[in-house]
Amino acid sequence: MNDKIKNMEDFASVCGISRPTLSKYFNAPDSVRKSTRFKIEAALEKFDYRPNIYAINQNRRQTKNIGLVVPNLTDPFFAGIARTIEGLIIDAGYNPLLLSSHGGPQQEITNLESLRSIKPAGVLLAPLGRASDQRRVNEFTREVPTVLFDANLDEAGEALFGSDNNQSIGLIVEYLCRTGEAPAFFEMKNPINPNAFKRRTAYLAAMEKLGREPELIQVDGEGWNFEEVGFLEGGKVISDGRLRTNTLLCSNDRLAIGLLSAAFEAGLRVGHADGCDLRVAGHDDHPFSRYTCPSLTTVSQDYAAIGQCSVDTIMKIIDSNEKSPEREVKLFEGRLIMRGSA
Amino acid sequence: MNDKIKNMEDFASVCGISRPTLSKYFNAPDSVRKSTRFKIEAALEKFDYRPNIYAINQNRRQTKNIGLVVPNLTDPFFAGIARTIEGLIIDAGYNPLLLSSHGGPQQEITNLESLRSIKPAGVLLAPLGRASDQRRVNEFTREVPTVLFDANLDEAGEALFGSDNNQSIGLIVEYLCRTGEAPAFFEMKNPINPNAFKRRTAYLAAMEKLGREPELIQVDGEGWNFEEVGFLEGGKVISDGRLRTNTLLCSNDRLAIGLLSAAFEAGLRVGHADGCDLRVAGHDDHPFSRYTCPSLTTVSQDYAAIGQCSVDTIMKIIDSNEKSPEREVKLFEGRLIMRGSA
DNA sequence: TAAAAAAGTTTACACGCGTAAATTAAATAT
DNA sequence: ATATTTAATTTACGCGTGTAAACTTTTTTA
Repeated sequence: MNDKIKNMEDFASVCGISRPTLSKYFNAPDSVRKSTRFKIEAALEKFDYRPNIYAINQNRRQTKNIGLVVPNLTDPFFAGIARTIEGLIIDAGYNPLLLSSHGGPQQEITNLESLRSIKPAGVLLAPLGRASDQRRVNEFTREVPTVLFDANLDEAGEALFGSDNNQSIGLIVEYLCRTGEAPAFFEMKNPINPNAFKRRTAYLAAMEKLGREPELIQVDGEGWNFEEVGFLEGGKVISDGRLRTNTLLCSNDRLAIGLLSAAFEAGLRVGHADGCDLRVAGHDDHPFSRYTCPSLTTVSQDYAAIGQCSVDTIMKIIDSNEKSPEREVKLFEGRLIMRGSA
Repeated sequence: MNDKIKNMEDFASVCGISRPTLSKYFNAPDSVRKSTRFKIEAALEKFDYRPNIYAINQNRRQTKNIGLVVPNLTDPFFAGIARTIEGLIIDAGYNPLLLSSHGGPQQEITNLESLRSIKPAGVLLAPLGRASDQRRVNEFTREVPTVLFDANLDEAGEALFGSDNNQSIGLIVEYLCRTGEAPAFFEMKNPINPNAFKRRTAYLAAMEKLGREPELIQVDGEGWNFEEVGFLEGGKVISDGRLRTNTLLCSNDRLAIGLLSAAFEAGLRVGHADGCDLRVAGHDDHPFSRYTCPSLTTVSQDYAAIGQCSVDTIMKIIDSNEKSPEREVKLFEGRLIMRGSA
């Protein structure tokens, strides 16, 4: 009991079991007879042996690793969905490897490259979208089974699960029009985040459908500091007095959070109550949008379903060991979250 | 050129170089003659060979992996510091593996266990603190070179780098006392987050030093939903009228964010300007605290320094290949961030 | 209880690399 | 040009596992 157990060979002998059987046990504990399983598990209590993961992965046809790449982990929205998916991957008996692209296409490629050397069984990728290095991402998805989620990338990956921006933006535009003035759409001129263009288009379509005149307010600003952009540029929009409506729909909640802050500093009263100067709505149901002042009316994405579908699909692909004949695309509906701001 | 390159042997032959030399190159490109390096790099352009990471790690005495464990990635504060440290680890030529404990001690142990099978050269751990399974964390740090950051754990790890809560809380207490009424301390009765107790103690000490009567407002609430606790319980505190002062110092910014939201809904004017009903301050300089209404006065932690020190130290330990004789503890000073709320 | 099926054992090879020692070739210094 | 240093090659072994085939033992079924 004193002598160190260095490998499966050693451990096999203290178990009184052969090494190949032990190997079977570690790959599927139920594939060995109950009596031998007990012997092994008893020995595991006494000795702290654990199989060398590098030796395992060198010899397996497939690793049990699944890559999980999100555009930006410092955005609580993505941190939340990443956590959800991590759990689902673990439940499926796989090992999630979480990587953040930090908002940059270069980092996104770096992440995929480093995943490649880990030889993952599959990858779940929430791409940067428009900012992505499309060619190289495509190249990757051709070699490694990949499911996209959150944002699309033309023809990349085996499947895509995301939100139906047409539906969700349509929903909130309809709500805003029904309960007050028609909204202008507040966004960045050159947005870097995924789905931004889809939402713009969805807004235009929704307004047209309702017979309202659309108004795009496209502000300057770079990168992922959405709150800052919302604050600075939103402040300008407010003080310029160039607003033709009292209702603003922001392309995402983080812009709205900044905008609310600017409105507050300008002394504007935001909300749908009598005597308010401005209505502001967002999109995503960001974790903090409940606690803005006033609380933010928004649309929540069904990312429980998005995550579940993504994991189920990558598992199916891994198990069947073949690329699916056609690329599945499924967009989930958003839910209107009515709060104080609009 | 058509035949697949399966291993270093194959690649060596297309390079016109021996395998051991190639191995040397991959471990240190500058350790081979320039002329051969060019030959290798030319071949790398033509063929897409990359060394098998599992075979490498099986044979190296040490991997190039460094574990990075934070208490909760969905908290943007930790997401930010994690990102910073990730970058430093990469700069040092190592491979960061980011894991989140999701606020739970069980997950923290799971993370350490799964790191152990990856045989990391070192680990940077921001422990849950009071909630941690101290015994098992200690056990881990005895076997794997570990540096703690952000929060302490008795005698665990080779070093600790964090914030000097005494200094930072002292700073803001002094500021609040100097510019208005003395603050009460708003916190959770049974806080789960690291450093909470230290801050409570620091508040009491600071008040005593200034000859003021301390007042602890300890509210109910579980888990990491600090905004919710701040909102619900802060709302009660406000409506109960049991406040003896108009100034509240929150144990962290996320509580303050919830509290500000509650104050807003209660119609209270928060800030230091004339005619305000309440002053609210926080701690951490949370990424969103700039955009609260009003913007939040707080204390920022020097986590650039904390991260740099942590990485430098783990590198030193790894290079010297020996545990340091004594446990280094270094606490960095916070900086007062004066904004609108107090 | 005998036959059939299932599980375990033995043996052997493969995986793709690190690494050490002895030898040879190339670059640099004298 | 020779001596010296430096770099590359050859050879050989080891790492800790997966896995296949042939064989033996145990369990289950008839």
